[in-house]
Amino acid sequence: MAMRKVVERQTGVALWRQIADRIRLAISNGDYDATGMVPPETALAGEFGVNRHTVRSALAALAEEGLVRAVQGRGTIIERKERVSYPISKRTRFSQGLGHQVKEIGTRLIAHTEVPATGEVATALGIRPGDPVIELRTVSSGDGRPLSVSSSYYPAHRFPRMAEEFERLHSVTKAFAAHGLDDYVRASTEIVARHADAEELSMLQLSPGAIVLEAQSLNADLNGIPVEFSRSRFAADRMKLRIET
Amino acid sequence: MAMRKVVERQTGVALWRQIADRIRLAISNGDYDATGMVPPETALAGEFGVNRHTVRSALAALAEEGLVRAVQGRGTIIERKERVSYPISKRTRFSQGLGHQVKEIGTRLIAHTEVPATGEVATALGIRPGDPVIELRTVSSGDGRPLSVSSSYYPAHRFPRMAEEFERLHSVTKAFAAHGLDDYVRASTEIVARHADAEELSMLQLSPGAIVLEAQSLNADLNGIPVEFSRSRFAADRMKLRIET
DNA sequence: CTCAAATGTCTATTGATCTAGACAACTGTA
DNA sequence: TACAGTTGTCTAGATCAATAGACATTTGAG
Repeated sequence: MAMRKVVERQTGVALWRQIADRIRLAISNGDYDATGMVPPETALAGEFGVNRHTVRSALAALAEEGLVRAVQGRGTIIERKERVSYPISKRTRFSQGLGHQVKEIGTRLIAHTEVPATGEVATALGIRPGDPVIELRTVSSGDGRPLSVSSSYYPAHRFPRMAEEFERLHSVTKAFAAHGLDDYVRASTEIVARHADAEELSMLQLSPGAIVLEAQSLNADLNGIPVEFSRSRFAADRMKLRIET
Repeated sequence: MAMRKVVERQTGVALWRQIADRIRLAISNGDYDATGMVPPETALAGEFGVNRHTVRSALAALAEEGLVRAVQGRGTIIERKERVSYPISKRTRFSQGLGHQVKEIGTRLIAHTEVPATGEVATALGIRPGDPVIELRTVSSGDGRPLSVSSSYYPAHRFPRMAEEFERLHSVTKAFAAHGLDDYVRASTEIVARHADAEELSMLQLSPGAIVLEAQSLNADLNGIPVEFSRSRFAADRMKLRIET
């Protein structure tokens, strides 16, 4: 007998969205691997104790994400299930580690500005608020789907040509090298999870209500002097973070 | 001029809940530290481009969580702001590191069983599927609020008295010591974020639509032999994870 | 071909969410 | 005391979410 799976009402989260989340989780857990298909709409409606139309709304949302594809007469086919694993270690470089998981990786610079450091950035980089920093905003994608958006901050007095070098070399590591910094390590990372805001929704091509994993990390040179502070926001349903100690 | 903060409609997540999430985030970011109060309801309604009643629903939800308290005639006072920071490093022990952030920590054993290892657990622990493992399920709280639920798995042949020793000593480290294991280190951790399921909602006292951070971690002895595999789920709006490399 | 099983589409109705406006009640300051 | 600024409460209407039922369309198996 199928156990009745509880969904809650009047909580500000529509039933179809709660059900979409549950089905997405079941897919990534491999619950439907035997058939490669989601159970029929009527069966799901029974399990969750809701109308079939409500289940259809949930499946439509998952189809929109590209996770499933409904075929009339047959059923709803699972198109994709795993999350890409992103490594976090003392020497994380973005393009490494993803290599074997996605065929084609791209990091695109979408904006660069020189701005006065805000309190948070200044504290992290160990400079005074208002000191100039260079901000790079990038979007990274794997196989054509956006995986993360990042804002990175560099002390402008030490790395004045950061934006130009990054644009030319397409690599933070090489842009550092062009300024005479040959090595750097990750000093700390803090991770929180929250709902995506409107900008993140559009840049990561997420549907509203989606979750982002935000990692704030600080890189330092071998003397412990901070060289980069970055806030990366990952599409939580496409990525997992792997901590390597 | 206050920038218009966008919230999205027809997304399955009620506006009041999106706004509650945004205000919660602003509080934990310290955006309102100057006054210790949330901006007036009319100001928030303007910022988010919604009716004042919608903002009131959001604030009512935050008041229900104990995060703010409305006082007629004065405003809405912030009662509590920080997320507890949970350290992840080579030698993380739960009760350490939280020490100064919360006054009183409790870890409660809610169930223990000996079960055959499932594929995932067996792979992680380097044993055969079906080999006996001891599963401990615990809930940890800080200052009376649940922070995480965990399921931990130990090879039963090596640590046969894990449940009893943990119950007696209230510490995994000491229970390991009682089996003759004096030191162990964290080998790897994987982090994902997703919506909480029904069980997590009730055990962590979350409202539906809430987010959990799930960390799967593997601890090994000094020879690199796995001794513990655990899945911890943290209430994302109360915690951040801090990676120490 | 026939039929069962599955998804696709339509209409109608109910309850929850959001907007709009008005006014009451309370607080701190001038 | 008077007043500006704030939260509390009420009513009414518009829009969205969910239910209910009926029937069409497509697929695969017998």
